[in-house]
Amino acid sequence: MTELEKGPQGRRRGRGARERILSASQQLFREQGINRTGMDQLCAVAQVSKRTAYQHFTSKDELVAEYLRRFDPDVMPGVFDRTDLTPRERLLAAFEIPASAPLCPYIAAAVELHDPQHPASQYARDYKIAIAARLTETAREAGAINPEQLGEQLALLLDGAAARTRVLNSASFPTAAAIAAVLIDNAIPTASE
Amino acid sequence: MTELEKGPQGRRRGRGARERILSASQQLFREQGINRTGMDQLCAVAQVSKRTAYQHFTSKDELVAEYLRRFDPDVMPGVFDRTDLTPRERLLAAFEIPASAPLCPYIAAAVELHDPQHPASQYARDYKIAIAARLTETAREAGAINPEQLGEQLALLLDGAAARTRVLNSASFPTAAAIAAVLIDNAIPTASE
DNA sequence: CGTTACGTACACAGGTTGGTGTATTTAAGC
DNA sequence: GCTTAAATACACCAACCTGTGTACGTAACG
Repeated sequence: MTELEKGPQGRRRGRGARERILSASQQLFREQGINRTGMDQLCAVAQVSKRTAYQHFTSKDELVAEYLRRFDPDVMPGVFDRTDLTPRERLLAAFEIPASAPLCPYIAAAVELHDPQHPASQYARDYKIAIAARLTETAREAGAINPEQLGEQLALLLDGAAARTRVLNSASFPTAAAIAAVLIDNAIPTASE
Repeated sequence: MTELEKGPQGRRRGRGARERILSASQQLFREQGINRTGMDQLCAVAQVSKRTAYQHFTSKDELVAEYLRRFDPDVMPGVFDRTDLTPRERLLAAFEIPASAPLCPYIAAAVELHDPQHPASQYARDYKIAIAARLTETAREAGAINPEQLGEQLALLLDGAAARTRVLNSASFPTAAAIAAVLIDNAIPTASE
């Protein structure tokens, strides 16, 4: 176990340059935005020489794409897997964002890159669709009459809350949660009716 | 009427350089984004020398702010003034966006500028608040039980639809309209109940 | 006419950006 | 010790950005 980690070629020095670069991206892109973050600054934060950064990622665009791809497993971390909740509760749990929150970088990326062809924009779309699909699936489990519709509606609420929080600087997720509750109640035939 | 228009000092030549600059801003900022539009290109489109541009606007930031301020009267043009509609119908009419649509530049600006202190970000907030206020007011006219809540909820729907349209390239306003209908029905005690 | 004020054309400063070239250092494996 | 490969430091490039300085043109007024 003399070698700490084995990279593509078998060796490693400073404990994962790639990881540090992506970690710095995550931090800086979120704090300052993508376009306002230069590669010089990013490499300084990552404590990586610019040369090595460009050996791991052929361009900044590729780095941005990888940065976005990294979120897929992270966001909505344990919302849909919580077996201790009913499907209905799981749908509502999606709106309990802890204020500090990741605050969906996909919208920001789509706006900043401004090119629907950009691979990162593709990832953004894929992710949005995936979220809607999961909501739809859970809505179906919860017994919704029209799960696709409810899933799409809840996804729209999440995006609305994220966008509004961004512009207004005031948390809009409680409002979204309130709407979600109404929609869910309307879409799921309760036993009491 | 020899002088076509009288400007600050009394004279005018090419029929409103200021107008052409703002018009070009509107076009280019929307098409390419703010940061990706240079002053050179903007002046070329506006058919205005760069020198004069900087005589009308001391900086690009000021131009951006003015560009955003210009929308206040434009957006939601005749939605709240349509006396031929009931308040309830007016609330729903806000979601009938003609697809091509202006597609709210405020979210984009807030993301691109990325500085809540920027005057343009201020305008964005003001506008969002104004829209919510108008919705609230109309909700009150419509007899909603909690007009503030309904107004805020509908505003969130508008933002959600705008953001989602931006990311997905597919119109989300019908979905938002469907949600709005549910919310309105739930918030306004109908005579038939 | 001359004055006045706006407009133009064009170069240029000063800065930042993404990205590279080069020579050097460090560590691992034989 | 030698080789190999990754990482480093650092200078550098070309492109682009916002913004300015300068000299010239041109229209409306007296």
